[in-house]
Amino acid sequence: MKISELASIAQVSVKTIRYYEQIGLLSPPIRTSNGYRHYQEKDIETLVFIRRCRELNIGLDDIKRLVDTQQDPKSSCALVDNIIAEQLARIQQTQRELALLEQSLAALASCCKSHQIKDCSILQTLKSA
Amino acid sequence: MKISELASIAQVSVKTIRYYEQIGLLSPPIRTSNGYRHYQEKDIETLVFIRRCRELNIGLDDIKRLVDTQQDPKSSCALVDNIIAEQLARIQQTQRELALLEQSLAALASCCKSHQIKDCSILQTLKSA
DNA sequence: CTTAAAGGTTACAGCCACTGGAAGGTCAAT
DNA sequence: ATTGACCTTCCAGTGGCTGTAACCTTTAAG
Repeated sequence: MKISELASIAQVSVKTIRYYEQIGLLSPPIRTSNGYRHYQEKDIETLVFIRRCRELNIGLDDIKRLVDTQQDPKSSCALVDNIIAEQLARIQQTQRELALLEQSLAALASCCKSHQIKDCSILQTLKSA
Repeated sequence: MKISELASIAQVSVKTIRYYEQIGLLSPPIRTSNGYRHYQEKDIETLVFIRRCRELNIGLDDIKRLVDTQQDPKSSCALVDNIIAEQLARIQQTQRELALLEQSLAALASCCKSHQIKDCSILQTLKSA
């Protein structure tokens, strides 16, 4: 199949597919006589796998490790476990940070009663907190 | 004061100060005869203000608007209110997205009982979920 | 007086994961 | 013959810095 077919089936943009090839995440497909990329059925599977990992916010380098791991049936699950666990930890850490941010912003947002910049309590707080 | 003094007082890196000047967020300071940047006391205030905004994850373009607003005492608080409210909304939206991500990752992380890649339930799930 | 360290300057490249656009080749239908 | 959709490559831009190189100035020590 051609690149746009793969793109629409796997729900990934054409640009992104070429980018993944460029950085070595997808192996280069064979080319037809006119130079067009020609993909196989299994490329759908790989690309959907990558898309799901991206939806979980996993970085492309980690995804590359996961894809490589899948190629080698003898390797252990430890790497996979680690990547998922670390990603979970990162997400949780970010959540904690965002909760603090939210508190600060909410406190700021509710405190401005003035209509003139010189009395704006938001700006006052940001200047001298 | 010199750039490194400003940097250590305002808790912003020297690189970042020069970058802020480059993008027009900080106005260019006067130069001493040797070409070194020479900063005033008020630059500390501005830079701390910017740093606090960044800690609230506010984008540099919005920060620029806030800084400009401060220069003009006649302008109203509406812009400030808007920027803070929008930032709060963005943070809350991100929090909702991360909560979903966390659920997905937690579900994945707890389901792998195997030690061989070919049976790894994490990879199975990611391939065919 | 020389020298070395510490700090200043500019300019360019890299990070992440794409995305946009230009300039051109190919294919199917009209 | 031409239109329009699709393909190709390559280069640049996004945000908010950070790293590095190459060079100049100031300051302290030997």
